[in-house]
Amino acid sequence: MSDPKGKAAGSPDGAVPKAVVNRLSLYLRELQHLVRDGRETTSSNQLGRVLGFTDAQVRKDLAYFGHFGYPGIGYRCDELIRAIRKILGTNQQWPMAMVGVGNLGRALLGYKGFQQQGFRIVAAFDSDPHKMGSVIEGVQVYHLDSLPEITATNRIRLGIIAVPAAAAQAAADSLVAVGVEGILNFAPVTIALPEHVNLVGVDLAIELEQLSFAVANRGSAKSESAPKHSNEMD
Amino acid sequence: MSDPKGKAAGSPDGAVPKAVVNRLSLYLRELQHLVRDGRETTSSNQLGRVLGFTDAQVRKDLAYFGHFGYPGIGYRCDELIRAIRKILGTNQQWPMAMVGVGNLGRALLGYKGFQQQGFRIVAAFDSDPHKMGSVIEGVQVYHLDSLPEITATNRIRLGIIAVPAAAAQAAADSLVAVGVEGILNFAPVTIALPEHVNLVGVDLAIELEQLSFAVANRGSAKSESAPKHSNEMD
DNA sequence: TAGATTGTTAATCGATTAACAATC
DNA sequence: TAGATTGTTAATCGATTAACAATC
Repeated sequence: MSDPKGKAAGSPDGAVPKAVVNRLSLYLRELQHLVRDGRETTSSNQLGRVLGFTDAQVRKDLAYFGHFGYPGIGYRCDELIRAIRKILGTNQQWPMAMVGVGNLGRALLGYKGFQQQGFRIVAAFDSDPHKMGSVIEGVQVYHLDSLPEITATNRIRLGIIAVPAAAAQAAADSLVAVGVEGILNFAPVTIALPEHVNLVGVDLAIELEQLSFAVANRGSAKSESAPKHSNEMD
Repeated sequence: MSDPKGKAAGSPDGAVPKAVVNRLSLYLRELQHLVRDGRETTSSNQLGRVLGFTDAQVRKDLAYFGHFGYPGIGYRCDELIRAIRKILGTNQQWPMAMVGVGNLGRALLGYKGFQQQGFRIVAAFDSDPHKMGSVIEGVQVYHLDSLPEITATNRIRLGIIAVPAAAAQAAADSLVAVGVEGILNFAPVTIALPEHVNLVGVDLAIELEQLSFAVANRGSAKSESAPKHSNEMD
């Protein structure tokens, strides 16, 4: 059921480029749409065409992790979804801590897309006394002092930073101190972390700058992947 | 003043890789922090060290666009900031339209980081009659029917999509129809656009998946750039 | 001058693509 | 069987890095 053809999933032989992992997420998202549309199988060609990649790239990406397809047939959507979720680690639930409950933080507390992929914000933290003790979008807001206790009892391994830039490094340090292993940072600032803690940064202004560059310099930017359409710039 | 050494900025000879433009934004952000800290000059070495790149990469990236440094000295922060802003197109104001005023849309309407870099959301659109006509974070919410008029009178060239996945393609089509040239899409779905319209996609669940992969497969992911720290994964 | 640092070239490294035997 | 599509290898392409003359 979980290993349809007896191949191991999620145990890459060597190092996996970040770009590959990112495309894996795109394949997963696309597969979930295909299933919702009633499709049973797909192919590297179809997947690539929709996302703007070559079929060879799709197959190569998947080959990092195992053999998931059937020659002559393609890929069974439900099987490939299960395999990719296992690889990405989203076949399990990830309880998370949110630091910073401003505009953006509140929006993220209510964002449905997280839960659908296995992520759940179980506690929020803020230094504003007015917010402490309140419940926002069903999530309790605590003082940062409670971080050690809450992370321990909830086995929290991932954190989100949505504080102002000036407070981001301190927030990261607090998360690291309680053993958090991965941080999604929305503050527009470079954060320094120990080697063993993973960081993904999302700077919304920077995303817009990529767009203004492309629009202001029409055609002088090298299209890195997608022909007509794309998502998540790679 | 704007061209300190008589070199052209923002006119790359050939095609510029997307990754280069992304790093340009990181350099800009770092330079702005340096200036705030009172630094007058910096070097490719310092810039690279903080961001986790080699000094050669920093110099090569900048060399796509001109000569901005002084041998033996380095880069004057204020000059380089001006040059990069010109390259990215953020030396001008970008009025924008926001489609979708849910949780995320509202948060983005109030996000200060946009304005600081020259982006301003001047109008929002939603299909919910309860929201139409209201003013959120100082931004008027209109019916989509008003899109052509509002984009024309405000010379809007960039749009943000923050609607549910199922409505995203239609929202994109509407923006394209009124001549928008660049779209920042937050809906977790692949969007198809004509060649000439630029797209940047931000899928928050996918960002978290990159993190869960790294945490669940500790050490088997190839660190693409930064050694100890980094941001905006490239 | 000596020291520092740029811009750029050539070498290296890594990622993408084309092609094809194996398979269903 | 013929047709389709995989997994994988080798070839191509592109991006990063090291090295260094030129410059301040």
